[in-house]
Amino acid sequence: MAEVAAKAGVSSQTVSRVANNHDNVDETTRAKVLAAMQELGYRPNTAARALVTGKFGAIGVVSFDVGAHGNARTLGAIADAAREAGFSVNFMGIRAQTEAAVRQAFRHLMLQSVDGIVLIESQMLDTPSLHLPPTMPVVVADGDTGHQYPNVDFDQARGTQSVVSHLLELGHRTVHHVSGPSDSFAARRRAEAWERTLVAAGAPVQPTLHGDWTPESGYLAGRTLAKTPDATAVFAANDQMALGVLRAMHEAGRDVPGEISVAGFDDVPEARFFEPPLTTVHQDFDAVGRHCVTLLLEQIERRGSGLRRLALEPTLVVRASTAPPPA
Amino acid sequence: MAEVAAKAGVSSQTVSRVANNHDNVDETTRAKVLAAMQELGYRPNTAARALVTGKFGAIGVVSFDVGAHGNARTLGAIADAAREAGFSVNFMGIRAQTEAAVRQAFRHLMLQSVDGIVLIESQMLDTPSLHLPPTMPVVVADGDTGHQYPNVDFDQARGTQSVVSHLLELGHRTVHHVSGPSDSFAARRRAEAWERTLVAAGAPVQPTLHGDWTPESGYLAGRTLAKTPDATAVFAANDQMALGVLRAMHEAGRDVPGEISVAGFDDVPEARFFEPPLTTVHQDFDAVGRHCVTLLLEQIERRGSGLRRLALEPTLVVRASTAPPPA
DNA sequence: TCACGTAATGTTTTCGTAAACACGATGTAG
DNA sequence: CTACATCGTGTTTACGAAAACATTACGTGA
Repeated sequence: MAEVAAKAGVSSQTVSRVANNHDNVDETTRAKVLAAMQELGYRPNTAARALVTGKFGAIGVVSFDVGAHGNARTLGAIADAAREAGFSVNFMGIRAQTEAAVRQAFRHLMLQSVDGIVLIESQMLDTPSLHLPPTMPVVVADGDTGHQYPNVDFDQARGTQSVVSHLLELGHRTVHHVSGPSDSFAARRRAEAWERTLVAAGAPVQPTLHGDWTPESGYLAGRTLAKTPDATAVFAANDQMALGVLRAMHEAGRDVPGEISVAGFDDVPEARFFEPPLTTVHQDFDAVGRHCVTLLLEQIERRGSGLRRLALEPTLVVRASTAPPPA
Repeated sequence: MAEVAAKAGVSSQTVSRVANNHDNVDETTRAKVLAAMQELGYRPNTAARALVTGKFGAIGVVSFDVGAHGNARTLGAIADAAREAGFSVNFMGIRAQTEAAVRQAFRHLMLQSVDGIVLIESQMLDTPSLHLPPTMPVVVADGDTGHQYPNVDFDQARGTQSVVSHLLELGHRTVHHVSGPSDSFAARRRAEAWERTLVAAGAPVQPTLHGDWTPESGYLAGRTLAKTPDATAVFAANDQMALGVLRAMHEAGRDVPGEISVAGFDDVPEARFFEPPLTTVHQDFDAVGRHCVTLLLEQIERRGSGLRRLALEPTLVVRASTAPPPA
């Protein structure tokens, strides 16, 4: 910076003003400084800038299992939105949903100095020992709605209700459910909404089959369901498990949707190419990511907005895997 | 830091030594300092540390399309490995494979000050205008092998050869290919290896059907193949396109694998639950991510290793989607 | 016994930038 | 025509930590 200042024949402070786009610089001077910057290949030093401003121009993202389609998409959208806002993204993956892992991730991010944190798919927030400083802006995607942080998520209840109702309206007596892991809020809310919808419709509630989001777990549940004669409709809590159910049905020689209907949740890009194409609930993960960044930036810039919870509307996508029950 | 020093009755420099785990500190003093740190909730300031050391404790990851399973998994593994090494990950997603986008990403990372960069799935590196400073350590995953940077990738040729040979050995006269986008090196190498394998076996080479990694593109290619009477074996350059091919075959009433065999590449978690379960080539993305970090850290720490290119071995996974051709 | 190495700690300086403050030139209102 | 705001710019200082250098207290070998 000193070199640039010397070359342009101005003080370093003027260079700083040009670098930060302040408006109280004469156009002629600005041009000279910019030319000198160009020539010397000047790049401002983030560390020094962060040191003096206390801002880092970075947001932290803590996510579980980026291998999962939804999380990966959300992360991608966050990164895009952050870049557009001039922020970089400090990513931390977490393998285990343990308090220790989450705490370590937070500590790491605190050390790495970010201006705010987005947390994807976690239910560990209420643990008091997490010690997030109260001044640290946080937004939660796909998490508990019970805690104190702003939240962006899909309306899981509405989405679930739309699939389950769709199946009931087709004439199914009831709908079986293959749930996600019980430590996931999304999974819990989908299971609750499934049950509520059945009860509201006066349909009998069969015991839930517990999965863990993986196709394997859906396959195991599907094998059980294939042996259940009066099962005519299945709602799996995500598309991967629905795929496992489909596979189990094929192996058992049960026709989908002739004998049994199967529906999923997420609408992954592959869903419409499954055999048969899967009826599911579409979620716009890009929108989630964008909204997370918006809410986070509002907090960072202290424009405290009243908008603390955002529920996006998922939409039912009916394909060939659901049909009326056999006569 | 000054507060900690005061509380512990030592100088700030001693606090610094304790914080950095230097060994020339008396155990008694160290304990006092640690206690003071604990009590005051002291957290070292990364910005200040980076300013004085010139190191940032961060690596940048530039990736295309984190929605793609392989890229997401690689990113996750990089993040894990980086964290274990005490580095954080600065993630930049890129939508378009344009020179401008890549350059912007690099510039952003330079500004954000990282110690090194991992580039996933890019072929823009040879563009001279990218201006990466020669001192910036870079590792490329899944990219061109022709440029000057260390590289970690799967042996695409071996993997491809193993599937294509598998199909030929089953008795197919030749194998059709649904390729990935031509601006992807992985896609190009798979296409080249496919052709070489056919030529080496004396099998006729049919024109490639061009896809873009998406199931949609595989579906379109599949519709064409379904109308090609003498097509008995298809090798799709990834599993998603293979899924599209399967769908097209189902819709056309062509039995897989009875009439036509289909194979993919990647072995995504869903592949064994496709209908029929997909023969494909398994790739260990976690290993790629780990090795990227290893190579990058070697550069960062100036332990220049002779090991500049790493080719991991993919393995053929034979499932039910491939069989001998109809008699 | 004395010179000198060494371990533990303190003092000063440095990193690159932006904020705070200061200053002169110009414009403007009373 | 004078007092006073405003604009463009320069000077000084602060940010928090670590490197470089200084100092003290010991121990040890010739």
